Amino acid sequence: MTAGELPVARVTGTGLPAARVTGTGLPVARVAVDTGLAHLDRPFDYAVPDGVDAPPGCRVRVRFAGRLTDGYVLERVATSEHPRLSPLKVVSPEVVLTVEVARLARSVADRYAGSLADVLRLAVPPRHARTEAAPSAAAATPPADAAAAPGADAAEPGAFPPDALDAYGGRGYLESLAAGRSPRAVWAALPGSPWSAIAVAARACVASGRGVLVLVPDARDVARVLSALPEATALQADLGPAARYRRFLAVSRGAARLVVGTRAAAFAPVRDLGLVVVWDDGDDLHAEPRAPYPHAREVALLRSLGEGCALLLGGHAVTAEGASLLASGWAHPLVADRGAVRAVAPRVVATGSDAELARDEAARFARLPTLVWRTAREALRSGPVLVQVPRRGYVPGLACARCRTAARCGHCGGPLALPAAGAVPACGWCGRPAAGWHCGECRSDRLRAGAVGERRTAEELGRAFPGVPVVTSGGDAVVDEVPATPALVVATPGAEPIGAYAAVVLLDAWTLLGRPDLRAAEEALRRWANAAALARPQAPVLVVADAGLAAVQALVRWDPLGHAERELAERTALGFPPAVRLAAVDGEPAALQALLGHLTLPPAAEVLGPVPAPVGERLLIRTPRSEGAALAAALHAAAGIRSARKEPGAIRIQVDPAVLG
DNA sequence: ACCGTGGAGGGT
DNA sequence: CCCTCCACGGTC
Repeated sequence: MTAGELPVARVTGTGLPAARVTGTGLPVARVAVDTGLAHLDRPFDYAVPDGVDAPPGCRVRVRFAGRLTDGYVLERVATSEHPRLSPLKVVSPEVVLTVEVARLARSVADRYAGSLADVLRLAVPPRHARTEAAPSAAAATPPADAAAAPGADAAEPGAFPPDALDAYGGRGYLESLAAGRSPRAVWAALPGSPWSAIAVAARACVASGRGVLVLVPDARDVARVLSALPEATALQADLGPAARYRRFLAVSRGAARLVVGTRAAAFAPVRDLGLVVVWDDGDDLHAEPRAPYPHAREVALLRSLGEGCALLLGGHAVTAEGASLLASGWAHPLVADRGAVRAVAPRVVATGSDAELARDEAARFARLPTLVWRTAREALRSGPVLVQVPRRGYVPGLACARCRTAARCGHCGGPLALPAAGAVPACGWCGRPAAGWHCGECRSDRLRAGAVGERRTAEELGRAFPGVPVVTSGGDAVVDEVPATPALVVATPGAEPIGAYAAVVLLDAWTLLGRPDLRAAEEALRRWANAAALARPQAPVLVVADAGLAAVQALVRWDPLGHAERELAERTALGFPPAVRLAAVDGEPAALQALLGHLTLPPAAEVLGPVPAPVGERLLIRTPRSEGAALAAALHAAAGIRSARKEPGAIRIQVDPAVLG
């Protein structure tokens, strides 16, 4: 069996005795051993001692190359090719790795040029023995009963709540889910809360007797889904070991079949999974930072393919990846018509081409164009005003007062910043005070604010609107919700409190658009759209940016799908994902050269670089998508040769990396 | 990390 | 001709 293979899934729920279905009585266990070595990424056979309960999916300890190593039983078989098998020890007969998740993990590893063991570390939480032994969560909570779930009556065709997905032509989607089919859609959500529509889709699927998985970027969104869908079980990373394992067991034991969570929950062993919802797939929190760096959207896609479940990929913005799924016809669009958009979208106005700002005295000294000022004053009569500021802190970036070059720390080269009002300028990285600073370009010793953060903005606004309460939300002080009363709410992207805003102001747009990343425009629009979505219908939204920019126009017209299609066309022309498959390989030059030497690339592959990387250098390898699997297999095989030969130096392989530098 | 294998080299 | 040591590759 090669690395790419896994035992064929056995049909469960057949009514056959467990031993027939799982092979529990067979003497040989095929084990996924956590060796950490790329060339050993395949199952190994072990003997199951007589009378030992070692069902597929349980944790085991096995002797591997002389040491005790962790692993999972993948399947039980009658015989082994291998002449002498060592016996395995069962850690616990609890099944924590279902056949479906084992196959999913294998396909994620194959997609991302990684090892099964690496993916399993992401997929299965650490064991907590007391929790496992405790009276079963499964016994305490009866299995989710579709008929008892609130909103289950929505499964009757034509009986969905009127506001569900009708604005998007989504009635057919819901009926299809409720009827047990598996439709796939990309949903361009209108402004306003998306959670009730997600809840309706989830319940439609539950009504068909299947499980549901809802994936959101962070714990705040988990809480918001839970308030719309209180019968769901939450799985987020910040739970702590015992709670995390308890809920995981509730899912794996089939007690919880409606799951909401953050990216690691993409692997949750939901029984008979019918639907995966991914909300705001452009948020980089969906990208796993540990090897092999899978993205929750891609895991969801692989699940949809492997388990035949439905997919709902939604957001106020649409990614180029979403547009690509539509372009290929693999998913259907759930998009509102222009009439519905006009009814609920805010009135977005771009203010602040460079020429406009140059003429505007108010903008020059206070960073606020006159129109922003007037709009905020007007809106504050009827409710809160949201001000989005891309940078955290007080003054996170100082610059030379004469030539505007960014000021750098003399010690470590980090950016000089003002940590608070009246504070001494100091390095934002090493914290050393910037005593005796002078500009490296022009020798001036005077500093000015380069980038302004949310706290300084709050201070400026507080002075500009005396008597109006100012709320700041960002960094580690995030406010969840604000009342509908007048207030200035200054927030960094992603930290905006929920609220019914009378106006939304998007400041310093240049900061987002100027980032040296191919996804900068898509990401800027996503952040603006998420803030603008909190505005009341037809409330003013001001974006301080040049109206000629495509991302700004897309916001003004509230046309996220159009922008995503344009992004996709651009990436296709430039040869970047999702139009192609792209691998980034980072490492020291010698290690990269060695890897290249072992690499047998598919025919149409193209090697770019090396270019400088955070660590050493970076090679980019590009193939058509049709050769994506071959590219990943080639990279994994080359990494295997390196690990087998114990070649020195570390390399990092990222397939379709989240950041396209 | 450990262990088995096999080739080289030097001793019987 | 045999024994030992070390390097290398596989690891069930």
